[in-house]
Amino acid sequence: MYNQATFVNEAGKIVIVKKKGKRPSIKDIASEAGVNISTVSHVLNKSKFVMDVTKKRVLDAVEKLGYRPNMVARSLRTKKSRAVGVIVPDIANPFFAQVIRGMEEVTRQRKYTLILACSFYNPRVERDQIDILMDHFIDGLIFFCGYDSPENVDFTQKNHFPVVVVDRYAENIETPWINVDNMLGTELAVDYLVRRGHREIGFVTFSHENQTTVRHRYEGFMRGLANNGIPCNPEYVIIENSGRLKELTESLSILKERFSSRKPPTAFVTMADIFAFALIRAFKDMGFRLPGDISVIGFGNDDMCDYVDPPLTSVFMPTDIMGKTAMELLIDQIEGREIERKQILLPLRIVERQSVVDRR
Amino acid sequence: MYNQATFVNEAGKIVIVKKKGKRPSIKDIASEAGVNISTVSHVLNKSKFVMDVTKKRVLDAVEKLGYRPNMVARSLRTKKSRAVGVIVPDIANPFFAQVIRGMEEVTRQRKYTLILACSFYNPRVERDQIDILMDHFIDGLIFFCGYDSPENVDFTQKNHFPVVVVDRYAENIETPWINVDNMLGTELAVDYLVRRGHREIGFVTFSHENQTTVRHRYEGFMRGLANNGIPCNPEYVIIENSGRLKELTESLSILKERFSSRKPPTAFVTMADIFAFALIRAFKDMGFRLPGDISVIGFGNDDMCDYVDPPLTSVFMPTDIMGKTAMELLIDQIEGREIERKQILLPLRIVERQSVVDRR
DNA sequence: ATGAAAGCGCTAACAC
DNA sequence: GTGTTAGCGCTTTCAT
Repeated sequence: MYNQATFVNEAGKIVIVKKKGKRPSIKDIASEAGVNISTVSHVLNKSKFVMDVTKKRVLDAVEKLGYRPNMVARSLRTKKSRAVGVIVPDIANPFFAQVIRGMEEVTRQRKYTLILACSFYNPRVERDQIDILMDHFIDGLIFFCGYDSPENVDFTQKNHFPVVVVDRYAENIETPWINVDNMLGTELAVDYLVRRGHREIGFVTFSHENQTTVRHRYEGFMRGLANNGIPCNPEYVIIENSGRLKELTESLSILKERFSSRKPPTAFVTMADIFAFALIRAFKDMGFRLPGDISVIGFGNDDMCDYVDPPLTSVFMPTDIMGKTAMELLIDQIEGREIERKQILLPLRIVERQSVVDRR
Repeated sequence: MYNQATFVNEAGKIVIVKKKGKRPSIKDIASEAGVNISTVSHVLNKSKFVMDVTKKRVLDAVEKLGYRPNMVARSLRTKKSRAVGVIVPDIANPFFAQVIRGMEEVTRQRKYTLILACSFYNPRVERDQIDILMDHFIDGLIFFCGYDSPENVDFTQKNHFPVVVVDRYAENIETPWINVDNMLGTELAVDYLVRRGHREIGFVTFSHENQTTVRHRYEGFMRGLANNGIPCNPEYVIIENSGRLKELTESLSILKERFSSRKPPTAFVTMADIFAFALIRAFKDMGFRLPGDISVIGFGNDDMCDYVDPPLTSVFMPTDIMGKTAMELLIDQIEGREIERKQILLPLRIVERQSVVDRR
């Protein structure tokens, strides 16, 4: 621990105050202020009425010694830590990172601490990380689920431990979750393409065996086709098996192989923007012209959509709202506040750029 | 806290063991095993020799009750938490996110917990976040510095508190840091362009008043020019003032304004890939053809380099190594291991794609 | 080789 | 309105 206190004074400058050899404890404040430690505690926690004069003496001592309550001791006593855990499959995935930024903002505002853990898309690792987080007395937990693994969510839920699930629908109706309407997203995308005259529509996606998000986007695509009376041509569906974003060698080669001789559809929907980026690259390499020959619509509305060629029309995901709302939901639960809606499905909308043109 | 223990049994299945109403403590283990709590402690920490039979009894009890030591109580006693803090300006910046992924991997391997805090590019916020982290008894701290703020680094350092600085050179020679050789990066880029016949070379960057990284890349650019006997043309230097990645409206408009009538240089170096992406967009909008009319070289080797048009030649940054090494360095310090090198400057290299062509 | 007990810094129930 | 004190779960010194 650090054995000094720091302040930012009125001039905005950081002042370091060396005090004895150690960080001051509640005892030091008590003797400095000439009161009992319980009085100090009550002043700090506003847990009992304390006379103004006494209160001032305590507060002055706090400032003088640069006292900050020891959260570890407090946690041990109260079984609360003002820390929340967030488990995410991969922090380097920009989608996750953006949602986490939203969360971080809320934890800061509400004076909590965010403990991050990565599952690396592995339920066993996730399990271990939960235990480690629990060891630190986190007050609540947010799951991002890269795959279906209800056990890990359920076990915490069953104990009335505050949990919020993000980016996946929890089957347990009691578990609060927040998600975007993935099915709607791809459905809208298909509708959009159909309105532009397209009827031969392809889809590029991950293998969706155990990822709810992927599966829903696939189902939305199929529903979009059905809504518009278009049969699905399996040759137009490209499935990448790697399961990891940005390892797209497979879909690139499948695309090139399949459509080097065969005629491609006039438009594609993709599971994620990155697939659309890769698709654009692949078809350009094959000598197609985009968007003239082939229209594409992405999913995620990544910042890069503006910078690829053609600029990518994409389904916008409100990552910031997702993160903030998830964290508010969690902290409200922790603090025992009434929550109006526990399951939140955020709507999606299409951001138009230039990658889709009317079918000629 | 959760009032049950969980295991993953030999079949890989998760088993939930309900135990009384609460998480078992060391006392429960002691009475279950018929020994004293101190013996349990010694078995768990290997802090004293304990007879094999006794040890087995303890370990059996631990498994039976699903005991996990309470890290909070342990922290209170030992002043160690096996938790490390990481402060980063913005988690949604892919560079930071990638480095953090490397760190996370090491914390997991070495059984530490990573507590994340964002400074949102604000030294005051950073200061607050440090205090919050310290309140939780973190054993060490990693700073990513989005700006120059030596006070915050120094105050921890002066207390012999384990610190590692990433992405910035600490002026204090005692502070361990790890960074890429930013100056070398832009220098290499200029050399590369010169070798391809270019002598009119532009630079797109952030304002670099108080960001070491930005400044170094700028200096590297200038040095590259000087090395090759090329005078710097200030009209070829574009400075974005926003200070935030991905808010590039300013540089886009400056570029368009400045080179709509005036002849642009034949090649550009950029401070970050995103500037190169924006630059490509801007010049294409103006009717230039790339890379024919203008060559560009980026910095960062973002995944997107493959998907823009032309694919972007860029300076590769070893983010993974950076993160892992930083965390190893920190934990080695925490655990009092001998560290051979405390200041590490990682070399950089250029990844060639198609955005640079020989000057015609 | 194992047990007993103090104490880390704090909160909260109870005493005055 | 303020003080006294037990105890959260653990490590560690000192006894035995």
